[in-house]
Amino acid sequence: MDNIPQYRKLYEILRKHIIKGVYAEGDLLPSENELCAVHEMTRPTVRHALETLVKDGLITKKQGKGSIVRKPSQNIGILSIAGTASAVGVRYLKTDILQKPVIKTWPENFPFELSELEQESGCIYMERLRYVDDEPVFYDINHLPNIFLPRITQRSFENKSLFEILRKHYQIEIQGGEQQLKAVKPTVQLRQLLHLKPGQPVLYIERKLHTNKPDFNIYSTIYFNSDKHAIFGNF
Amino acid sequence: MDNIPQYRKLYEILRKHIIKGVYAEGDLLPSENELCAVHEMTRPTVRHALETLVKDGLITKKQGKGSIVRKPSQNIGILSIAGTASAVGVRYLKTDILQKPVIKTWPENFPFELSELEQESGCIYMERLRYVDDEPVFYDINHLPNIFLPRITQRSFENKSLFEILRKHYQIEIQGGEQQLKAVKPTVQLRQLLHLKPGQPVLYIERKLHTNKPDFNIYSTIYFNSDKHAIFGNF
DNA sequence: AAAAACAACTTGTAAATACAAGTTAAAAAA
DNA sequence: TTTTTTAACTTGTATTTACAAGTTGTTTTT
Repeated sequence: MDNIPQYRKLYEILRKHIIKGVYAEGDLLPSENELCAVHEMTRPTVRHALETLVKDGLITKKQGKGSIVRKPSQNIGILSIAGTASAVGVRYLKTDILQKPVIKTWPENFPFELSELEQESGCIYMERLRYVDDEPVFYDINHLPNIFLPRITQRSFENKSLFEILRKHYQIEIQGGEQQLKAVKPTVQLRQLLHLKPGQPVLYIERKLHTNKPDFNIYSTIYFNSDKHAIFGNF
Repeated sequence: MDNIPQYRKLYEILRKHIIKGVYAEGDLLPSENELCAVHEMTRPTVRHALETLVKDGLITKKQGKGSIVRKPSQNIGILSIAGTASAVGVRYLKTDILQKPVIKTWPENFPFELSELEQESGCIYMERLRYVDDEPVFYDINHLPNIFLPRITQRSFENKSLFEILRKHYQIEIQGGEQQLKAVKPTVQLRQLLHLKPGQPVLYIERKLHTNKPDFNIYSTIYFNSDKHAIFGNF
């Protein structure tokens, strides 16, 4: 029944509490020993949970002091964006599906190397345009291998997170990835899509996301309007 | 004498081996139990070392199989903690010091919040221009607090990694950080500095690096010519 | 009153141990 | 020969225990 490891459960609990605001920014989490007592687990297990929170940038730890809550900015998928004008979190996030998921063959000159299984399975293609405060900021093109995904082309993606659907309906979880970033001059189409001002460049991101399923990687090309927002990251 | 924790030593050994080419890409590292035997430490310690390698993107692990070597990319890896010199390979990387380290007061409207100690200590300022294959790609402006750094203004930084000097001479190690990325239109000065083609935008990065010393953070503003190279990162 | 020492916290590192779960190849059965 | 089972690996999770080291507030000493 309980397939989820204990450290993961504690991680989810603390994560939820931090995001929901149980702790304010700068607050100390309960000490490791307290967490041990409350959740009935040993310190290494508790520490494992805290380490994953550190990796997510949700807390920092300080020897002799404790675990300090860090409230990151709201993120889109794995990337985080932060407003440059106001340091506050992103308010409205809307998603338009420009191309509903369709089954295709992999494009020629695909920038990433594919495994044999991925190559044979063909790919699912979709395009999205994402808004912050009713302004388009994100245009992304996604390729996923056509395995483990029954009926995905019939699903509604409107205003839903792709990652959320993959996790909830297909038990696919992102575990990491690699990405390349560049600054590029937008095409005319892009300029219209993202409502770009004349001369405004865009951030170009190419990413490969690794999942818990072998031979199932998500490939995304992202164009980001960094006029009013920035890509934010912890490491 | 032994101030360095064991897991860290093993990490350094394996990291060096991977980078120097003892293992080819895709090779398996010795199993955790083998590493235990060879280096005379227990599995939790070995696993701690391997976890840090995973975090650096140098290996991936697979249950039942082993630790797979992942060779960092040839691109410039400033998204990872590793300094730029080590990621690109010192051969193709040259550094010009445009502004030798000088003691200044912190600028007005500094984009990051400073601790009291940092504020009081004043800052050390330097500018560098970094070349790959004799082409300028990187212009960076650095602010460090003026603590823990005796005689730094007398040091030669020519063709040396800032991080290496901080580590070797001052025992300061980068432990993480946060950054913001944008695509921006370059100023005339920048266009000349980075030999930019007309219309070529630049990648703008603002970063705060946390170190092992409390109240000692490195603040950098980076302009990156992404025409021929890209910023690369694992997560 | 100010400084030093101490005690009671906190997280960091490390050992020894156990079992679960995924992978692989050899051995056994069909 | 082909398929199935098994055994021997691998990493993943978890407990228990111990001491080191940084932080903070209290107590003692000066």
